[in-house]
Amino acid sequence: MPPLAHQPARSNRLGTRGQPEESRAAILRAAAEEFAEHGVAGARTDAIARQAKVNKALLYYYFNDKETLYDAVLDNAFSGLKNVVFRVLDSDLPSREKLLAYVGTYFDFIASNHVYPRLMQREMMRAREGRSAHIDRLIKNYIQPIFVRVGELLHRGIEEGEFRKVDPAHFVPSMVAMIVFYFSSAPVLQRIVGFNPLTPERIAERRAAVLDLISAGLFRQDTRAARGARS
Amino acid sequence: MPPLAHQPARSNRLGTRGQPEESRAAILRAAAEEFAEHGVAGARTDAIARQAKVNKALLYYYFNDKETLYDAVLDNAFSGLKNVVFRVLDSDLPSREKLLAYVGTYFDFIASNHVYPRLMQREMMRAREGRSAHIDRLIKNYIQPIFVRVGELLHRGIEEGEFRKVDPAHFVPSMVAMIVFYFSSAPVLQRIVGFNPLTPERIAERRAAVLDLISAGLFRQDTRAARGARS
DNA sequence: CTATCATCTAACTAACTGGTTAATTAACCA
DNA sequence: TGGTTAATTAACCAGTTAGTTAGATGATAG
Repeated sequence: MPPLAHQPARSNRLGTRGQPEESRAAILRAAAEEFAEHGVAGARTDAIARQAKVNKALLYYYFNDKETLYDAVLDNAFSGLKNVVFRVLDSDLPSREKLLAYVGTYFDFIASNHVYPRLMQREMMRAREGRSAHIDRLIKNYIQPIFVRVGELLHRGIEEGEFRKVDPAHFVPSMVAMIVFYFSSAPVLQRIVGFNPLTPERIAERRAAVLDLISAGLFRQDTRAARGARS
Repeated sequence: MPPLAHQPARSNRLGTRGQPEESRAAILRAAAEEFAEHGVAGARTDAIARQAKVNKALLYYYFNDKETLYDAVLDNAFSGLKNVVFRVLDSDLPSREKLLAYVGTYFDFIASNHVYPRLMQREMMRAREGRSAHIDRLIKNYIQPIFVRVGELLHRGIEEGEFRKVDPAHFVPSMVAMIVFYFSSAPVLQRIVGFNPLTPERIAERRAAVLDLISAGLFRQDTRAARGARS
């Protein structure tokens, strides 16, 4: 995909030779939304085509079938997450700061596009059904690497006496849960608490709450370094 | 649905061929599994009928349509949760103990049948799409009452100085997240950590980890009562 | 012993949905 | 200029699926 910034070529209408990259991107965007909203089974290819303003056959021209299109959507999402998160994990912050930065970055990524949490949550549950190679690929390429690195970070913090002795195999999923669950269950939450959980203010509130709970639940308070948890 | 606890299959009054209550129950059981596995859209009525060993038309005899059947399944699940959880919330334990008992009970219920977490997680995400009255009913009847009571419990604990000053609107979802997410994402988790997260030992481990994190994140440590978190 | 009613089924249909095909349009190139 | 190819579409098809129907079955009341 060459970075052609072509604004000219007023393809006033849908010609035949329009802008391939844009069509492709439009399909991906529409598909992400549709998959996030209805799941793979519930997603309608016609609906994706309509929303992308493209003929349905074009989906099958760029992607072979529904499943492949879904794959592409997931790759998009998870690779984005991995990128931002690894930038933090590769830095050389001290344990506490790095852990908080990791959580904050994870949170911000999920919050940046409400399609992500819904997509992830759905994918988490899908692993049992279609145990096609595609889920394993996702895990191997994106999820597991992150998990391993955060696990190491936790171990280091524990050794340093900065963190309480927690089991990473449980603590990591707990962190993910607090972040992803909030967004994926936002519609229900809205009806329970009465307000919209997805306004910027509420999201900021949530961010603080998550960081606070993790700090309180993970950091030792009797250690030399007595700095409060701040991000 | 009258609370008839009849094990004596001798359906004395039910005069017909076969056993109606058992068929009905079989359908509900099969449907719960199918819905949990594939979601409403992905669930196949034929598959439900086959698994319940009844004719498909019988689904429509007892329940009017797929959606109604789904409703019944959800009612079953959520009312069960509400029952066990309220038994704890209605007790007169001190704040800390009650909170831990609540979490433990919630956890045990979810862990008792792996259909529950998957069902709940799915339902959480469904609220936006079909905003039919049935989701509102679920929330009003089961989810919100629990939420309100736990919120009150948190407020009380905070006032008493037993709990840190947390926002119930965020803390309650966090607790749910840690419990439900673990089970609903078990298939993925299994491939990440390498072991089966649903063995009794691992579940017990998870239970302890959740209680520990919540204790450490919620309880004040400088208060008079210095008992360790035990359930 | 028969009419009744709840229970249950085989067979069917109408609508939908993923995926295909053949044709069309424009850019590029030789 | 004309052929090759990438991009795009309208129309279509075959398989699937939720839901229906017309009737069977048998326990029970009368």
